[in-house]
Amino acid sequence: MQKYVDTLKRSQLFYGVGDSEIVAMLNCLQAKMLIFKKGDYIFREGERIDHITVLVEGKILVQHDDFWGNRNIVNVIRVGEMFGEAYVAPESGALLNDVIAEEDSSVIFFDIKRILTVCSTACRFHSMVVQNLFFSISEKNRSLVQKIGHMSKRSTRAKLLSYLSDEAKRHNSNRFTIPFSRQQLADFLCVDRSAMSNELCKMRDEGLLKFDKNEFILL
Amino acid sequence: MQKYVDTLKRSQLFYGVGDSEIVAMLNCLQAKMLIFKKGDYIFREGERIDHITVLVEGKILVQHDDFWGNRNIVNVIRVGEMFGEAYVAPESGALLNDVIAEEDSSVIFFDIKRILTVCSTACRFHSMVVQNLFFSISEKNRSLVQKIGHMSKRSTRAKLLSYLSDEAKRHNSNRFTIPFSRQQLADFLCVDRSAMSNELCKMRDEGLLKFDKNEFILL
DNA sequence: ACTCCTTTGTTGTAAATACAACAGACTTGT
DNA sequence: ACAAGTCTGTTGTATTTACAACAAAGGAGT
Repeated sequence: MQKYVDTLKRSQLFYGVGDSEIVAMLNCLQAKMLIFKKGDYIFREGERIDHITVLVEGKILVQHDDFWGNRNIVNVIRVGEMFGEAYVAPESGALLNDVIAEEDSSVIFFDIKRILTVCSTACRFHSMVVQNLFFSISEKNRSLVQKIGHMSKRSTRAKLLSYLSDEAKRHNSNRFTIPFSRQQLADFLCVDRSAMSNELCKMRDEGLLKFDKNEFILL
Repeated sequence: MQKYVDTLKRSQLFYGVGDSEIVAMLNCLQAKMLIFKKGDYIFREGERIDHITVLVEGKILVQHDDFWGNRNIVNVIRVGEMFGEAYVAPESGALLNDVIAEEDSSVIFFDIKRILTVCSTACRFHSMVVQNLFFSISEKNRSLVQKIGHMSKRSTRAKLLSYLSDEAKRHNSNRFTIPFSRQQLADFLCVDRSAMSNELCKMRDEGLLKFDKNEFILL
């Protein structure tokens, strides 16, 4: 776990906390690391959890498959981001989605009780971590609202434009790489892959954008 | 503001805090109440805020209109619930939606700095309020994920069934009242009102459900 | 270099949806 | 009680989407 202290320092949860404090807190919070292979389930829909997690290596998808076989990719978790904050409240109920390793991934687990309870020993940065937890979940909240904004558009083209222009804004550049394959992007925007592919190519032919694999340039 | 102490006691933010403590904290946190008429904007998209709000009377809609005139109702805020938690973090950026009074409403505003800063005087319940803030935003997070679950369904009928069965589960009853008019429900599920109305009546004729105004019974 | 497998683009068709237009029921205010 | 306005249900049509099936391109492993 020691090798990931640098990653943790740049994570949402430990933002503003120094190296030595992080090492101390890993102990104080009794953190545990687990390694998952691509395709492994980290959590399953319906599970109840009492740990929050920080991804220190790999990529994770939060997704849901209905019984018609349609997949809905709810969120992507990247290195330094968290998962589980929304499901550790006393009355939160069971997970609404599956959480799956999209690449080989390393995940650190923290017992929520230990984070919310002020520890008796001297963890100076404990309250900062609690505040970071709040800011982190509020950021996730906003990203869900943005996703809803994309999905709310009526046509496939409008959904694509909404998503792509948002990504451009997020990267402060009209040139950016998306974290999705075509099928995954379709599952994220909840549209048909072939129709989306078709629409993307039409938009390219009309000179609205260029793309190569997962790299897009808006014009 | 005093007349709403009972309401605040049952609110997300002050859950577990006693009457006298609430009165003390209204002072300590320098809370301010504003009254809005039906149709008034409480916040506008693009605004930056540093207060969280608790609704003590009325009903509020969080919504977004795009330039094709399509309205997307992102969330409903009912008495006792909050708005703004997701936008008071230092780097949160501007509001992504409009916040509008759907009925005449009374709203109490709290400066986020005063909530996150432990006060020098004796507010014993201050840390409980911070924890409530975290639980409250995590609940909102889950309700957004549920809404995404409804919207992700491909057909209007599947969207309706997803939403209605969720409401039934939430009310622990197959008979319940929804907080939306038909147009609002369509805006919430992001479908065409007439197509949705049509689908609802088909489902009624097939014996799947009954409804009268906003009251639904699933069969 | 070869095969196997995955991903992406392409096309046609059937099905679903958005849109417009309207009628009837219900509200609200005078 | 009346008029004006809103909400809901209904229908037809044009548009859009989902689905299936396939071809081409790219990658992984032998």
